[in-house]
Amino acid sequence: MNKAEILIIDDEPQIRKLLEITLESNDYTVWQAETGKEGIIVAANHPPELIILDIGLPDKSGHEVLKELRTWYNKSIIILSVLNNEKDIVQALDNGATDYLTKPFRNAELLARIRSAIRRNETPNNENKIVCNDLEIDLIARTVKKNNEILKLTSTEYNLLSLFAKNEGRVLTHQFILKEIWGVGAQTETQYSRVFVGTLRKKIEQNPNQPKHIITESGVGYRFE
Amino acid sequence: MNKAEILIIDDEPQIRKLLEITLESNDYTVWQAETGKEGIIVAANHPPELIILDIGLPDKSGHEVLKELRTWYNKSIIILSVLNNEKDIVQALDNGATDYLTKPFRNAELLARIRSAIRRNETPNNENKIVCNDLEIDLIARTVKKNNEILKLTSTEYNLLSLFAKNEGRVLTHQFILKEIWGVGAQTETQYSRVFVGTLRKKIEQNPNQPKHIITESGVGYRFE
DNA sequence: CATATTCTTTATAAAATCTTTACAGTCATT
DNA sequence: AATGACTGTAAAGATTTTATAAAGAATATG
Repeated sequence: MNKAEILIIDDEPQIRKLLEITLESNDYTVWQAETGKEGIIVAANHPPELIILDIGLPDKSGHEVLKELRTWYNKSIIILSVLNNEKDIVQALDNGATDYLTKPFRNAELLARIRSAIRRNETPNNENKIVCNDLEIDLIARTVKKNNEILKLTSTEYNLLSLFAKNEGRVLTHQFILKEIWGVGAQTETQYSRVFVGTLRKKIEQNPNQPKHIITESGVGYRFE
Repeated sequence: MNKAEILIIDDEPQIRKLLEITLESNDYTVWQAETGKEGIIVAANHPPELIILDIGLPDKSGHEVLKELRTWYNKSIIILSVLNNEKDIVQALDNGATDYLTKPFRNAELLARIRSAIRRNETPNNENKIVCNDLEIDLIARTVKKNNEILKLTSTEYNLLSLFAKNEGRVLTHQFILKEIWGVGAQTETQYSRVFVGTLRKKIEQNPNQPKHIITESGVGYRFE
């Protein structure tokens, strides 16, 4: 389900083991490093969704590791520490830590803070595109390109096309299409979809007489390829 | 220096006063609300950079306020609570809280967590200038140049144009535009955006009758190219 | 306080889109 | 080949959406 990757940088084996068990049982993929140096190398070779960084490391202070990571790593870093020391907390947060938790920590809280931190990684312009040969449907931008040129579609045409695209390869019945686009009251108006499939084909097909994208399934509905 | 706006939603006057003094002496502008309802209204009319929300409010649970805010408010929300209760913490974080602090809190830590939360509001692609063919929008200076000549735009015109520019290539719905520029209370006033798109086109388009920058997506909204 | 500027609101014409009707073509079955 | 159910296309109205001007309200400016 999740499979987000998390890197643990901590020198205490028992903490690593505890985190590993907790995180893996919550469907995260766990990477581990014992020292700051090793952590930076692992993170560089395989940038994870989230780093859990212990502040008390043997080779160099966690603060230094944090600073070094932050020169290039933009995603979330949660600090773990035995120190409930205000100065440390402030320093870590000001160096770009996403959150600061003191040991011993509560499992459910840690998991919730991890979810929150990962949620924040997601950029708002998360690309969500459907590509089909010459057609490219951008569900976020609400645009459709044919051979890299933006097509001018009306609102209903776009809605219909995106419904098709989201169900690529599947036969959509007239009833289903009418219900999704025109609402439950329009399920008998099969003419609607005919008209709009017609205008769509004119716009998206190379040859509207031999449609390659919107295929007629006679007696049933249409299928998008 | 800062002048970022923070909204405090808390029913205890002494906490509000304490926060007000702390925050204002750190160059934040502080807004206050005593109840959840009032807080939502203030936030809607004047979206702040950050909301500090007490979980124990007289009129409705802070959890409900949080959920309601999160239907449209994307920036950071820090929860304050006397409850150091794991269930509450998990619930708040999973409902979209950015952070959860228990009272009594330490001032320097709160300030550091506020800085961290505000820092994360900033989008990663916070470029200062947006260039589009003949148009150049300077988001810091709040100026717009067309063929290297500064255009005289009103405040609302500029806000609208920069909203478009920040979402280049994406269809923005009327609702979204109205919410962003005029606030959540104006989402039915589609005429506002029409009027201002009209004045903007007169200023930025080579030929306002055949707009190349602000494209109408009939029935949906506009798209900036 | 007067003036200028900007914003909001209303009115209306124009444009775009949607719905509906009409009819012709297709295909399987008899 | 005739029938009938299904499909495709064009086009006329109906409706919705948009553009623009302009008047009144609010706000800023000196």
